[in-house]
Amino acid sequence: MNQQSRPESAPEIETRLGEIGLQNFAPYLMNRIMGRYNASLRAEMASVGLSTPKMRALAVLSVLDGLQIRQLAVYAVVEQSTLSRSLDALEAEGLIRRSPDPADNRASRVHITEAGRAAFEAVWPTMAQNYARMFAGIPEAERSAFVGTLQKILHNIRKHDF
Amino acid sequence: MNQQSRPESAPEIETRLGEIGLQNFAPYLMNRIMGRYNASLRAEMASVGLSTPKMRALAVLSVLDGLQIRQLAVYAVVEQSTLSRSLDALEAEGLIRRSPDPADNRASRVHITEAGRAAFEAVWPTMAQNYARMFAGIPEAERSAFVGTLQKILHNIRKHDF
DNA sequence: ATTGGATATTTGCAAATGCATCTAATTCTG
DNA sequence: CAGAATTAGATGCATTTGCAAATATCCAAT
Repeated sequence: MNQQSRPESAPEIETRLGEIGLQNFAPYLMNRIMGRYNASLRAEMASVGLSTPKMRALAVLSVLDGLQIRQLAVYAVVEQSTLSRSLDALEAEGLIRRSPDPADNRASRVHITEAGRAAFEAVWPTMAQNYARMFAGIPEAERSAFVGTLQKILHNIRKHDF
Repeated sequence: MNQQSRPESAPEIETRLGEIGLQNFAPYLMNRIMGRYNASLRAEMASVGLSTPKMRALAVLSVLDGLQIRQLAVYAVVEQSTLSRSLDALEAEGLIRRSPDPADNRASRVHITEAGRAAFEAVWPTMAQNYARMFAGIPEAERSAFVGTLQKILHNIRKHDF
């Protein structure tokens, strides 16, 4: 009846990873999934000369044009110094353009060019296909519940308010 | 009444990323979340001398001991060549041990040592804390539904049957 | 207006990464 | 059972990465 075997005084339960199990540990599953998804995309994008950071930058810019670099780094999930170099490459290829921020001389705004938009549209079907494969056989209601939870989680852990 | 503006013949709808919206695109949200989660963990683990690959290897081994390296690479979501070098480091630090696979002379089995187990247990609270923060305010039913969907997704896209 | 601390971006550099390759061992096939 | 094809793991090497520092600008408080 008593629990003499637990000499702890802290109120919260100190669960071990082994008790949860890898297959039930959400961060683990998400790393597995995104590891595969990103590796797959990277291999497919490499033939078009797009690295992961370059592809992510284009993807975000195709939706949100004119961001500052530091904002783009957050949205695209790329280290700022890495992004800076990726933007150099994208600019040299004519896929993006940096323009001075009219309100802040330290900053630049990043714009996607027509060529950049075309480049992203050329690779988008591959992304869409990978996406479709992820959710194959998962009903719409479950998908949207899933996305809803993801949004809550992002809200819980994000540092920036976007 | 007619749709003269769409000259397509393919049956499937070619949805654009902009139409879905970044905030509703599950792979994007997962990358954002895991980007933050991993960056946060990496910073916290660096002080103990653990890189992401080393930490992941220990985490998996704490649950599944005696794996082959190539299996561990899949479970830990680390490139095999990267893992090979991480195991060198972990072995030099006495946290893991490689032993010959009795059934296959090409392969090794990787075992976590007592010191390795202790090292992982020392960092686990930090991981658990990050995990708790992710799911703060999300009810248990929603959590388990979420994990259920993750398992389906992993099943859809994994290459190996584990 | 001037000074001191924050912020945006770039860049130097050492370390980490991943691809391709190599060796050794295993399995398959005729 | 020989030889070909595959697999496990390690390693060479060029590239990429991320941290830290540098530069330039902005903002707040005196």
